[in-house]
Amino acid sequence: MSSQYTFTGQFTFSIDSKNRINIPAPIRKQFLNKDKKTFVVTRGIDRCAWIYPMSEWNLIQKELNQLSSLSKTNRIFLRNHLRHANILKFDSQGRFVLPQSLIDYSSITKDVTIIGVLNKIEIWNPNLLRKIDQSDEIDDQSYEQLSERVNI
Amino acid sequence: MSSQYTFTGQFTFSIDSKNRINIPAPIRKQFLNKDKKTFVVTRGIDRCAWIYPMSEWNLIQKELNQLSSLSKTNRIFLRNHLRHANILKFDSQGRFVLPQSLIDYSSITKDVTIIGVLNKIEIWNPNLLRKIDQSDEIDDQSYEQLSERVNI
DNA sequence: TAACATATGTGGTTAATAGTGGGTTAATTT
DNA sequence: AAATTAACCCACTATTAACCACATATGTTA
Repeated sequence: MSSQYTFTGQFTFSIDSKNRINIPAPIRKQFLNKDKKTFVVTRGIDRCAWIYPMSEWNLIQKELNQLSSLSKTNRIFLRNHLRHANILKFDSQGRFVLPQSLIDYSSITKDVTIIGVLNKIEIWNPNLLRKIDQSDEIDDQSYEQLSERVNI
Repeated sequence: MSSQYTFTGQFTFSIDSKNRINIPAPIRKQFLNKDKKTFVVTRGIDRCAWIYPMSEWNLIQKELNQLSSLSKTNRIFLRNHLRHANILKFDSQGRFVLPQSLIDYSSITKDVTIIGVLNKIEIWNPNLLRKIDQSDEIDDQSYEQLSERVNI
């Protein structure tokens, strides 16, 4: 089964003294009832935090279940991906508290940029995102490769 | 039948003078009634202790039953996996005492890091986990291979 | 356009929960 | 019988989550 979410947009909010972050209303509204405001925050592959609505995360878990822990690569991969995953809910105001470990990992201080990326939401330090934006240009060759798989 | 548990997250607690370890509340809450707070602690493949809820352990036993003891590898694997397995329960506060043999095996002294890894829970010496974290980086090639099997 | 109503982002307070320490009694073991 | 271990209970403190409050922004209606 494929993704039921298509998050888009960019928003810049602040994180408060209790490490709470507001989920932008346009994104919050997209959450399906079945997910009951529940989601998983975890490490992104870049220096940001990834948020998956619960049902999306369940799809990922199903795939991870296929991997046997007898293989070393699998063990490391599973460990490092799952141990940073936190199951959370947003409160009645639409906020959630970002775990300290992810604040550190993403170098977040006062402001955060929240962007929708299809089936997940990314939480960034605005400065880092800006920097990546400039340095991580996709070269033409990679675009060529992508074009064979994605029809935009 | 596949796993009914999907543990995640990382927690650092201390082991007390009676060798008791607290199971983190988010993990404890996931235990199904049918397991009646019962689980199996055994040696992990790495230098840590593995915890399986009772029903999960039963599934594993079923798989282990498939392995013929005519094979030497199987014999060794079965022996080492089963002889260190202890059936335990956590008390009304959600704690259990970690057997001395596993404390030694995992080099646990004062603090322990507890991480959820899908169908099992791992108990680590924080320093050892940190070390593994740095040395056991997954190389790009392995990521490529994984990408063919797991779609994140 | 002005007035009103609603929604949204942000801040703080209170009540519940979680982690930790220790003590007492019952059950095993030596 | 003594010693050790396990189960059970109580208690303190810090953290967390639920709750309330408010100002700004947004949208709607007169």
